[in-house]
Amino acid sequence: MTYKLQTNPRKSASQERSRSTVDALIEATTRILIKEGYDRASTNRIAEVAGVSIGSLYQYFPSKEALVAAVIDRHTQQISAVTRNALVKAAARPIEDAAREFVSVAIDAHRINPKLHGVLAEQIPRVGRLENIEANVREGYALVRAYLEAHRDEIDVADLDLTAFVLVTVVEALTHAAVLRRPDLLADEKAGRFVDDVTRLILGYLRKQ
Amino acid sequence: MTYKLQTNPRKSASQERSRSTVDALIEATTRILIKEGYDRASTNRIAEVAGVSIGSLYQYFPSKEALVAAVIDRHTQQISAVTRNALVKAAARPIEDAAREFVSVAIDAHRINPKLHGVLAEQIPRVGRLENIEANVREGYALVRAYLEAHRDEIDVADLDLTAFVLVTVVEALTHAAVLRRPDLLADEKAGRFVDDVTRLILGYLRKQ
DNA sequence: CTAAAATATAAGTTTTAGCTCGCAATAGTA
DNA sequence: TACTATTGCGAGCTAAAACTTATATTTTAG
Repeated sequence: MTYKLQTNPRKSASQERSRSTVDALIEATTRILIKEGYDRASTNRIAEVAGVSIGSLYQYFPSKEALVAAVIDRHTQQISAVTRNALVKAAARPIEDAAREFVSVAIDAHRINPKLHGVLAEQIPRVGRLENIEANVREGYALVRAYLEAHRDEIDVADLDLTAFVLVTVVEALTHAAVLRRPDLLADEKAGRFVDDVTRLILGYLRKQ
Repeated sequence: MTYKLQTNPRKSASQERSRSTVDALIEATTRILIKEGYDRASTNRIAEVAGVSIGSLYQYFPSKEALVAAVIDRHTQQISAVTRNALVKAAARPIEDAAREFVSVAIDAHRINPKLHGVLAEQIPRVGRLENIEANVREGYALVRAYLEAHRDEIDVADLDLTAFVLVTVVEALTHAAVLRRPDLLADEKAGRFVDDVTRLILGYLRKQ
C-alpha cells in the first residue's frame, strides 16, 4: 500500500468506448462503497465489478483515491445543483417562506443517494481532494449569509457569521440524521410535521422577539 | 488483512506488569489515531510506540479492531460520566437553566479530547462494537426525554420523541462543529455569546409561544 | 528453592491490496 | 489494405499489514 495523493485522471477518454469504461468504473465504485464500505472497495474488486481489467482502471485513474474522488465529485455536483437552485430562488422571499424552503431542500438533497452520502460523510476526511466538498460548503454558507444580510431588518442578527454557522449546521445535521438514522420521521404524513418543527426552530431563532 | 470481528480481550491481565502493558497499548493507539489517523495505525506500529512487542499485543487484543474498541470505550466512558452527571443535576431545574446547562456540558464533553473525538466520529462506523456508543446515545436521549416529560407544562411539546431528537441532534452537531471546526467561536469572551445563542435557539423551540 | 503459571519477545508466515508492464485487440485514417 | 493511435487485458511484482508461534524471561506460590 503506497500512498499517492494524485487524484487527477491519467488520460482523458476520447473515444466512446473508453468513456463507457470510465463510467462503469465510477458506477462500480459507487455500488461497492454503498454495499461494502471503503475498506472492501479494492481496485481489483472495482475492476471486476465494472467488468473491466485492472489495467484499464489504472489507465484512467492513477489511484484508488482518484476513483473515490470521482464518485465524490459526481455526488457533490448533484447535491449542489439542487441546493444552489433553491437558495437562489429563495433569496427574495420573506424568512417564513425561505426557512421552510431551506429545510425542504436540505431533505431533498440528502435523499439523492442517502447510503452513498452516509458512506462519504464518514470517510471523506481520509481521501485527499476535499476541495470540491469544501468549496461547496463555503458556497452554501455564502448564500445563507447573503440572505441574512439582505433581510437584516426582518431578522434578529447580532453576529452574521455565527448565525449563518448555526443555521447551516443545524439544518444539515437534522436532515442528515433524519434521512439516515430516523427515516420514520420522514415517512408520509409525518414528514410535514418534521419540516414544520425544524422551520419553527429556525424562525424562533431568527425572528425578533 | 483478515477481517475478524472479535473485539473482546483475549485474556484479562492479572498482574500489575501486564496491566501496564495493556495501558501502554491503549495509550499508544490513542496517540497514533490522533496523530496519523486510522489507516496508519498498524498493529506493528502501535506495539512499537507502546514499547511492547507485537506478540504481547496479540496476547491481550485479538485484533486491531479490539484495540480501537478499547480506545472508544475509554473515551465514551469519560464523556458519559460528565454528561450523565450534568443531566441528572439539571433534571429539577426550570428550562432556562437546564437548557443553558445542557449546552455547556455538551461543549465540555467535546473538549475532553477533541482530536480523538474527531477521528472516532469519522471512523467509528467501520469498527464493530458500536454498542457502547449506541447505548450511551440512547441513555442521553432517555434523560432528555424524561426531562421534557417532567416539565411538560413549561414546554410546547406536540411530539416528545421528535422534540428529544431535535434537541439532542442540534446541540451535539453545534458543539461538535464548534469545537472541531470553529474553535474561534469558543475562544475566551466569544464562548459566552455562543452558549447564549444556542440556548436561545433551544428555548425558542421549546417555549410556548 | 523450584516448578508452574503468567508475561514478554521478535522472527517469520500468510494474505491481500495497490500497481506495473508487455502484449493484444480495436478504432480511426489515408 | 496498411499503418498508427487508442484502448483493453491480466499475470505477476512489491510492499505492507495482520497475525502466529516457538522461545525466553519474570512472577507467584508451595
